[in-house]
Parts: sequence; C-alpha cells; structure tokens
Amino acid sequence: MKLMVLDGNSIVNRAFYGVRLFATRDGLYTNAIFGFLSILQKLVDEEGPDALCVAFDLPAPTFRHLSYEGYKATRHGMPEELAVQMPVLKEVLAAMNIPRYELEGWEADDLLGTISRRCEAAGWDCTVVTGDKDSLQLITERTHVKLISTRMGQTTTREMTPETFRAEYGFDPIHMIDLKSLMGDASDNIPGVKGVGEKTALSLLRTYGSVENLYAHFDQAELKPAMRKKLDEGREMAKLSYDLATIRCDAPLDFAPEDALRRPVDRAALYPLFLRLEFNKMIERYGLTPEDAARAGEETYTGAVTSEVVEDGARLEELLALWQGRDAVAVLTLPDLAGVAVAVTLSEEEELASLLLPGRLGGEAYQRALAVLFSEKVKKAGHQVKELMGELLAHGLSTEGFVFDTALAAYLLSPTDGSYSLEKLAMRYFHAELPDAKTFTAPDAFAPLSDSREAEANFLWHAGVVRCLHDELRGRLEELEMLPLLEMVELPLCPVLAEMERAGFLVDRKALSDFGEMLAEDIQTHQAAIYRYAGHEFNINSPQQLGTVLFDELNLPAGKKTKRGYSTGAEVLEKLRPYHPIIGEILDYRQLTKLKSTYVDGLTRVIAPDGRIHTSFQNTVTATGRLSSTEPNLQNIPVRTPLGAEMRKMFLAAPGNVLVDADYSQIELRLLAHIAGDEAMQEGFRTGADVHTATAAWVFGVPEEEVTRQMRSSAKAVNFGIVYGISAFSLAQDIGVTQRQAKEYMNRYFEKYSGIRDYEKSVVADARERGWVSTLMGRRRWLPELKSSNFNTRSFGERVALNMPIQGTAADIIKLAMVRVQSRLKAEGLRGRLVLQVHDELIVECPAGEAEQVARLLEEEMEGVMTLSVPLVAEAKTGLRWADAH
DNA sequence: TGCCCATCT
DNA sequence: GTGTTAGATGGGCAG
Repeated sequence: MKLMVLDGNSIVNRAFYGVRLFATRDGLYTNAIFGFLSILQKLVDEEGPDALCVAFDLPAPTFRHLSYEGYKATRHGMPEELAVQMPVLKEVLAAMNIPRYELEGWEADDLLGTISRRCEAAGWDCTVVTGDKDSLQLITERTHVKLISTRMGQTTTREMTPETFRAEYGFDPIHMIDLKSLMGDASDNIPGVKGVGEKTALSLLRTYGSVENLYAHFDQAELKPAMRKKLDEGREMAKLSYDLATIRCDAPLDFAPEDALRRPVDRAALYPLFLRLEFNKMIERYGLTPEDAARAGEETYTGAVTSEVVEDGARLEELLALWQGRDAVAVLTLPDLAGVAVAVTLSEEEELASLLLPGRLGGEAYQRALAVLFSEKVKKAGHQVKELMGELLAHGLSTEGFVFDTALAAYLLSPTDGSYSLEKLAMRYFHAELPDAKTFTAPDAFAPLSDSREAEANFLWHAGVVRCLHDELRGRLEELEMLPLLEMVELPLCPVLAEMERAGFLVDRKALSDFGEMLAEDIQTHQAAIYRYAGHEFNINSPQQLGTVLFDELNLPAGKKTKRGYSTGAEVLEKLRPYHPIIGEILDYRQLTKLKSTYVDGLTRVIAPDGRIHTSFQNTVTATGRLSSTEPNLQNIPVRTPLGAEMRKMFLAAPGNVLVDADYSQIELRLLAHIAGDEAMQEGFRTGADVHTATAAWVFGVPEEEVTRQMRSSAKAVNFGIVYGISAFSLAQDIGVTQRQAKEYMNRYFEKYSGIRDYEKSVVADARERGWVSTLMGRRRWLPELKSSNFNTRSFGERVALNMPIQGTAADIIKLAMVRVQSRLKAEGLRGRLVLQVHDELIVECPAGEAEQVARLLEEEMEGVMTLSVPLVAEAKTGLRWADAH
C-alpha cells in the first residue's frame, strides 16, 4: 500500500507563483487553487497512491519560534491575493474528501515526518511531495520524496530515493540536517555556522560524515586555521541549528494511513465550489452535473414545507386572511398570470407553499384571489418585480403592496454579478440547484390532461426559494444599510418603469421607411465609389477585408493600433482622411449602414401593433446603478451628427399631445463639486457661471471674454475626463495637444480645483481600505481590483472608484425624480405619462394643454430631489417630436 | 462566441 | 515601465 502526502503550503506557493494571477468576475482569485489542483491531478496520475492527504502550516507559533526567536519571523507573510485563496482551497479539499492535517504548534514538515513514519510502522510506502529540500532528510527505503517545481504553468517532478540522494550529495539523507546546521538556511532563518557556506559544509560532511563526528574529532581534524576558528566559535550555533533543522516525527497527530484511503469526491459540495471558481474544465473532468448539487440544496431550504394546491373557496379565504397578516409573503407567477405560487413562513421550522390555478380554483374565484393578493393589503416579496408588474398592468391589476424584490436586492448587494436569475441566486446564496423552470413554465405543464404533479412541486419549490432569499437578502441589505435605497428608490421605481414600458414611444412609421429608402440609395452610391477606389468589390463591413484593402493594397500608412490585424476604427481613419478619397467614403458608409441597420431596420422590426415602440428597461444590469434599455435600446438614438439627428424626428407625440423633455444640466460635474467638497467649483455652480468657460479661462490664463470655442471645448474635455479618471496621455489624444501640454492643463486644473485633487486621492485610498465605494444614497460597488497586483487591473479599479460615486449618485437622483414625477402627475390628475429616461433626461408625453404644467412639474421634481451644496438644475423643452423637444 | 465598430449619456 | 476615459446595446463578421 502506498500513501502520498502533500506539503500543502509549499505546493500552493509554487502554484501561486507558477500560474498567472487570475480572478473570477466576483473578484475571487483562483490561480493558486487552480495550480494546486492541476499539480494534484498530475501527481495522482503518476503515483496512483492508495491513500492521499495534505499537511498545512498554521499561523500559530511553533516550538521553533519559542526556542529561537529569529526563526522564520516572516514565514506567513504571504501576499493577500494568495491568502484569500487558502480557505477556499481547504473547502475544495474537503469537498474532494482529501484529509487535511494541520496542528497548532507544529509545522507542515513535522506532520510530513510524522505521517511518513506512521506509514512505515504500518508497513506502508510513503511519498512525500514538496518543493522544499528540507524534507529530503525524511528519505528512507520506504519513504521517498518527490520534489516539484513549476515554471510557466508547467510542473516537473523528481523522485528522490536513498540511492539518488547519495549519488547527488555523497552522504546519507539523514545528514541533510547536518548540512543545514553548518550552512544554515536564510529562508528558514536557520543561522548555521558563520562563515561556512554550502561548499565547505558539503566537503566537511563528506569527510566526517556528521557534525557530531566532526566536533568529536575536532582536535585531530585537518582544517585551515581560519576555518578551525570559525567552526570552534560556531559550536553553539551548529547545535542550535541542528535542532531547528531536524524535522520531528513524533507530532501528536490523530492519524493512521487508513484514514487517508482515497474516497470519491462529494459531488454535491464540489459542484457549487467549482461553479463559483469558474473551473468549468474541472466540472467536466469530474463529470459534475447540477443534479449533484440538488440534493444538498433540498436540505437547505425545503425540509419542512407543506405544499398544497388550493381547490376550494373556504381554504382560499383562510389563506387570504393568513397572507394579509404577514410582513411579507413570497409570490411567483406563471407567464401571463396563469398561476400563482405563494410561500409563507409558519414557524421556525415550517413553511407553507400554496398554489393557485384557475383550472383548479375556478376562473372567477381565481380572479378574486388575484385582486386581493395583488392589492396593498398583502405585503409581497417577488423576484423581478418590474416584470411581474408589467403582467399585472396588462391584466388590469394593482401593482401595490410589494415590499421586496430578490433580484433587485441581490443586484444592490453586488451590482457586477451579471445575472440574478432565481437559479443563480439559489446557487450563490444556498449552494442549491433548482429544478428547471421549464418544467412548470411550459404552456401545457398545468393543462387539465397532463400529469402536473412535477410542475406543481417544482413551481412551489421556486416560490419557497424566493421566501428564503427574502430573509437572507433582507438581512444582508440591512447590514450594509441599503434597505432605504431598495424601499425608497428601487422598489417604487418598478411600477414607474413598468408603466413606461407599457406606454411606449410613438414612432412615425412612414417617415422612418422613407428615411430608410434614402439611406439605401446613399449606401449604394458610397459602396460603388469605394469599390471604384479599391479597384474591386469586397465586404466593407469586414474590418479584416477593409484593412487588407487600405493597408496592403492602397498602401496607406497603417495606423499603429493592431490586435487582430489592422485597426480601422473611426479614429484611425480620420487621420488617414487626407491621404485618399476612399477614407471619407468609408466613414460615411459606416455611418449610413449603422443608421440603416441598427436604427431604421432595427426599430422598424420592433414597432408594436399600436404603432409604438415598447423598450425594456433593465434595472439590474449596470455596475453603477444606471438603467439600461433593450429591445430596442432607446438610450442611444443618434443626435450628434445632423444625419443621425434625423432619427429623433421619428419619435413623436400622439395626436393632440406634445413631448416635454427635461434634462439635468451638468449633473455629474455638479455632483463632483458637491461630493469632492471643492469650494471653487461649487462657487462656479452657485453663481451660475458656465463651468467650461470658467475652467478654460483659468487653465489658459485668459479673461473669460477671451475664451475661444477651441479653449472651451478643451476645458470641457478636461472636465469630462476628470470624472472618468483620465490620464494625460488620453487627454492629449482627446484634444489634440502634446502629452506635456495635457499634463500642464491638468496641473493648472488641479491648482484651481484643489478639492477635487484631494478627493480623488482620498476616495481611492478609502476604497482600497474598505473594498468598496458608494453613492450619496448608499448604493455600493465592490472593488477587488484595487488589491490586484496587475497594474492595469488596479488602475481600472482606481478609475472606477473615482467615477462610480458620481455616475451612481446621478443615477440615484434621476430614479428618485422619476418616482416623484410619476406620483405628482397622478396626484395632480394629469394625463401626462413618462415615456423615456436617458440617464439625465426624462421625457413625458402629455395633452398639449398640460404642457406648461408638466414642464414646471418636471423641473421642480428633478431639481428638488436633494439639497446639495450646489443647485441641481433641470430645463424642460416642449415639442411635437423628440428632435424639437430636446 | 469573441471581436470590432457604431451609437448614446 | 506597464497602458493609458466611466457606463451601456446592437449589428455584422469570422472561426
């Protein structure tokens, strides 16, 4: 029988430095764990041991510290990026059922020694795997030491036996101790004998066999006088070093070789771990599937669920009464409100999940149940409440009484996770795998003729998860003081967004199609010109083919930027414009095809039967708290170029109505002035100055009257750049000056706005300390990037730390404004309704007669969201088309 | 799917 | 000395 024992700390160190530092999207570093598992796999394949275990050091002092204070004073100074991986690695080992040994007061080396001797006593062979040569002293006929080294992700191993050791060193393995006692070991802080190095020590040992023998025959020894003196003076240190270098084999460890016999991995525990680590290859290798984790999940949250399908009116009445008495019941609905599952906590141990289906309850009773359930009388926790509210509105039901949204909550807790599906949340927070939602969302899952028991169980299971998540996530939000943000901003915004989506934005279908035809003709013309200049036809839309034509065939000076061929971005082409008429054609062609495919064709495709475009607002997507808009994206309708701006003529008010468009003036700069506490910039905003002109006057050292358009434009670029954490290099690129000049502008800038310079320093320092940044309303973003050892990653984190509080606070503010605008429109009995938000802009469609009132209402509510050290300013304009109102 | 390029605040 | 401006969506190409 053979046991393999790994020197955990030694191997994890080699793995960490041998594999490029890598983090998951959550900011969890994984390279050392990955490297460790790779090495482990290789070793197991090579050795095929019957038993396997790992020994670790503990940070606690060992007997060596107590006997010699210099000993390894810095032993546990591992980098943060590695330290955070250690507990996760230990979890992985536990899930793999690989025993781990660590003992307070003892080093891993001593455990390796102890384990190897116990194996020998039991008649087992033992392989000690380590990267440290210290352990070579353990080599015997039965115990071999495998030395590993890792370079560039490649691991090589070398097995050391008594024979190979003797061949290499010229003495027996046990005298490895003598060697170290003479030459010392700097990395272990073993002093050794002063003035004796490796060569001297080796030659002494080959002559005298051991340190003991050397000193026993010291007087007869043939030594040079200087060396004799050193050795004589070093007697004490040699003795001490001998003790420090000796690996102890008698640690009081609860271990027998049989304990480490290899066992199958715990699949339920391993799957979620690998998922979190994004080790997809490992999941494949072990053949792990979601079902493996499902069993663990069941225990987490469905032990004592009573579930029922409600069939009679009396029971329904009981439930409605029960639900009305609760702080929060979890609700989950089938598509088109074809069914509702409600989960409540009955007691510490018991949970009740009830299923309402029109087919089982009777259509009329079902409708009555919905009316009560979705009134303000029942306080509800949902998942993706905005979506649910859309359905409720479509069915003429109230959207009141929602007190929680598990998806929104998870988004607030960690806005960069990317996905907040119930499946993901169950995995993330409970390590549980949910049954596939398709089993109950399929159209016929609950049909009268189908066996719907599986669908019922699964649907109720999901609802139960919403209830559990509610408890868990509410607690976490509370701890981070983000409940007010959820309750005052995000949740009240849900019905507003649902109504906006439902309202849609009217488009002029005819004008759109005319515009499309015009574009098509223009595109033809440009295409022909481009082919003529190129001398042949090719796919202009392919950057690759375009690059070939421009740089290989026409021999234009290749813009230095390359990653996968030549760069043909607008920036590069703009510089090439003077060299060849084809460039201008290409730039125009690009603009035209973009307009045609994305905007004309793209928008035409999504015009609903009511002639309006109903975008979807995503409220759990951006890292800063902004909304986003999809299918279609109405937040990037062109405006900058005259031709692009034509698009905004296609969006209009219904007959008899107008559009009122209000936007914040310089909201991000104002927030920067406020948050940074910069007096100079605040003063500028309080006196109503044009901040870009004022900045230009200062930076260029001229009176404001003499600021040119060019100067103002550069100053504007500086102001914007500051908000994003720009570098002198990029600013120079941006405004077309030398880097030296850009640096000078920035210096001047910070002279005037010194509060901003100080703030930028402190916000980054605080973020590094705390691990996060936040907005004025407490919205948070985690920044593991700031601790990265990678320069780019870290720099990115620093820019995010600068920008997120600004951009995020602006997002908070306009969200709150939307809630208040909608509520006031209703309170004042107006028919106007919000139709679009574009980050700092709100658009209301209202009867022409309401225009003036709505304009004032918008400005008041937008400006009145918060009182800051600078005024918030919003300006409303009115028009029949978006182009006229903006 | 990942890359490139366009569009917006 | 590193690479060098925050946050998004979508179309089209190439493998």
